[in-house]
Amino acid sequence: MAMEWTEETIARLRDLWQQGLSTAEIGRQLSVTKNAVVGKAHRLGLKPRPSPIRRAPKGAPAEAVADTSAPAAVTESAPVAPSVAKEETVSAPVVSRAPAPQPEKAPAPSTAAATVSTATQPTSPASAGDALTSEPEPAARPARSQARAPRSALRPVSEPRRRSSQSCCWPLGDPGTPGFHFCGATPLPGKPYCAEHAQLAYVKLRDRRDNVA
DNA sequence: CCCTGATTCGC
DNA sequence: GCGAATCAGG
Repeated sequence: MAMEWTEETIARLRDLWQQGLSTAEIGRQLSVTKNAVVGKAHRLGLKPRPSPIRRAPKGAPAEAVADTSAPAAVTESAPVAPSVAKEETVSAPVVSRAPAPQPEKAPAPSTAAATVSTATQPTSPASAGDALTSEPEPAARPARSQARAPRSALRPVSEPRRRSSQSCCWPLGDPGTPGFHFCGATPLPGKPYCAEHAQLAYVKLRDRRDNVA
């Protein structure tokens, strides 16, 4: 069969689409091809995104092609100022409580990391994945990334520059509910999170000077 | 070449 | 309805 396209998938498609993510990116996150994404989006009727091209079907008057330089990734972030890098009290993400507080089995991406070291292996907030029993964890994506790179096979060597995800894995919204999604912003090199969320995920060790020596 | 989205058309 | 194939611009 082709694809489920359940209410939830469609909801996620809509959401990601609205976030301005590229079709390919959405496809990766939804585990479908960009074609599927485009096709579905087209059928759904949503599609006011800037297109890189304007196909001239017939005698359509060539409209001015809007800018398409950077439609995807980070359209809303940027407010993150380095000045805050002092006491990351890491309160839950403004949008949800899923990521941060879960000391039970899922050490928060902040405090827990601090106890160990300079945050080498941060526990991803994706621990939410445990809670959401229906979402493909971000961790599942790397496999896709490799799989979806046919040309990579032609290259025996070459370092896959995208070791971690191409998009921030920080969960936003309530897992299991329509609208839930991962941040999707451009992550820091080697990190699964964007600059903004990396600050929440990685806590500096320097500030815990009141214990240990 | 890479990326992007758009459309077509067999299924 | 679905999405691979194909097209086409940056």
